[in-house]
Amino acid sequence: MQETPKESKLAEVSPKTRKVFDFIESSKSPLGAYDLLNDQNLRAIGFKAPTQIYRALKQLLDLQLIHRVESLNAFVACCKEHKRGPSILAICDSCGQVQDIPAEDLAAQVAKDVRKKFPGLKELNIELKGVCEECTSEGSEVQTATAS
Amino acid sequence: MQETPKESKLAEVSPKTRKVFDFIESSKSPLGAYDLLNDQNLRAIGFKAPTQIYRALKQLLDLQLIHRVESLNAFVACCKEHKRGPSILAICDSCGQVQDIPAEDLAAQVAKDVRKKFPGLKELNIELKGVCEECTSEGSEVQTATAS
DNA sequence: ACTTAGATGTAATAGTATAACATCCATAAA
DNA sequence: TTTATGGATGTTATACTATTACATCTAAGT
Repeated sequence: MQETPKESKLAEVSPKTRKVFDFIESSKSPLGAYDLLNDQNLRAIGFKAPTQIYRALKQLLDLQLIHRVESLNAFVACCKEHKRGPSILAICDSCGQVQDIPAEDLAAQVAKDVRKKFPGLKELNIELKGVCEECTSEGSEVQTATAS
Repeated sequence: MQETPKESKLAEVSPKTRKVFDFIESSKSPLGAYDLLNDQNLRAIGFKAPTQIYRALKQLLDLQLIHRVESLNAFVACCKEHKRGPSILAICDSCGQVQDIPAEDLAAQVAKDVRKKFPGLKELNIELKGVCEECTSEGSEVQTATAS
């Protein structure tokens, strides 16, 4: 019987924080703090103010259970329970889903490329926008994208 | 006598938009919309509301004269007047300055890496955080970082 | 002159995030 | 047992970021 890293991390957090994670993990698309507070039923379980949501989000970020999608002001679950390290967030403009793609090799190359100009590298955030594989296939048959 | 790409682009914009660019370009650190509106003297030259700033910023983004730094909600000038293509924004946590590092090769590798899972790649945003070369050197002699 | 389109002006509001302080509760020291 | 301490949680207010909607102006074409 072995506990996954994810489960062991989640064991450390309060039930409410856990609930925030559950919502983020089960959502197909990234959720913003106010999505969680208002649209999901987090108010029903005792969250009354944004601060509380942000506190929970901070814990989850610190535990590396979620990523912040900077360009969307929203949050997604880390897809790979067992993986450490950097990843690419690929955001589909059509369906809104975000893929969390592991990117160890890439991160290594970035570090190498910028080593001279930026030796104290600590965090790496890579975000892509475009159309995912599924929407690309659909797009050849049916137009599904929202108007812009 | 040859006009730089930057100059030819700037020739297309209104004097106010030009002024916004000038402020961003001459700033050592990224500027937010409200920095421009309030702290700089853009109010003095006729900007009265955020909308106006955002309109100018949108033009400059469209012309690729500036980058938006997603993780800071702020804007920096594109450093290489003559370069197209993707770059890395390296943000120094110590001095706040941002380096705009060309990254053609890296972008190519990203595109390659995600091609299968994300064939419709359109935009690439790479942001780094850490400590720049200058602050790293200083740090070995004097502690300059702000408390965290 | 008329009209259209694009730029600019203005007010209001929506959306995102944090600061500051109060309260509760578990643990440990007295 | 009482008291103190620290950490988590609750609550209010506010700061910061961005957009919507609509008004006005101006230049170009008819």
